[in-house]
Amino acid sequence: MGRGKIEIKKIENTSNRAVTYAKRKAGIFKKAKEIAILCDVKVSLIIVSGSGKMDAMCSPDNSLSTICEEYHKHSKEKLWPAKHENLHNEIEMVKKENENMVIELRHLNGQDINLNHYELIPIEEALENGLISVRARKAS
Amino acid sequence: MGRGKIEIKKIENTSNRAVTYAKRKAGIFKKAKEIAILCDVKVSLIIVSGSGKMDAMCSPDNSLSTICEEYHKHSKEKLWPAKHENLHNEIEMVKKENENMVIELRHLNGQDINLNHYELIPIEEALENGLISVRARKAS
DNA sequence: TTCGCTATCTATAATAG
DNA sequence: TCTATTATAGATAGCGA
Repeated sequence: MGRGKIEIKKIENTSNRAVTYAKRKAGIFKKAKEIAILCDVKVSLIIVSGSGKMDAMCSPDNSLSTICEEYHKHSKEKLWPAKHENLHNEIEMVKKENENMVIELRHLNGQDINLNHYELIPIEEALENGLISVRARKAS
Repeated sequence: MGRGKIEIKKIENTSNRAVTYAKRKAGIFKKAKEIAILCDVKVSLIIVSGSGKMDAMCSPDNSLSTICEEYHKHSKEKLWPAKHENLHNEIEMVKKENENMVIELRHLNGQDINLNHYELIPIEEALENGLISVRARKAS
């Protein structure tokens, strides 16, 4: 559509590419709004340019969030696996630390029945040292 | 574009609406692919029809997930508030527990210099009790 | 619903300022 | 870089099968 037809491949000339981008972006956003209204459908459109600028739209009375939820209903692909994975991993790590400390505290309370004589020695020492420190501080 | 121009408002006739939807959907997906290639940009397009069917596309070498991540970099709106919120809350809770145990362990090691006399008493007792238990176990 | 057709409308490539 | 212009390519509304 224009003075000549163009091949669909990356426009190498930077300024031509920028001009075409501006025009086509306006065009596609217009189309997206039109189809949303004419056909009463939910539309989400996000474009991120090479320079990192983003434009997004979605159909009236919707949010991208809503539309992403719809996406999840229909697709196996999860939109945020990485993010969730990371959060899950973080939880696991902190829980692991937690567990270790629970065990240590139990030991210091003399609550673990499965320890043998040799395992009890460092615990006894820790308690003795702790007691010394605490008494020293109380006295000061 | 067509035998007559149409006003941009919902097409009430159901079959006309369906036909227009099919045509325009094809058109907009084509445009989306073209701009992605021509201008080397990331595009995500999701359309959910009234009857609940969904179509989605995104630019080559990208995933919707990637593009959603980009969206998050640029927008205040979170696309998946609930899920993330829950995970964050869980992390906070576990971290809080963690912190409490770290403090308790420090106290039992006599490491906290900001405690007063009265705060030290229960710690001393805990240590004494722990020591009694551990020694009892060692002896058994 | 889904083609095919085509007159028309729209988007836009090329260009100039 | 934007903006405006315009000739053309492309999209599509209305119809018919």
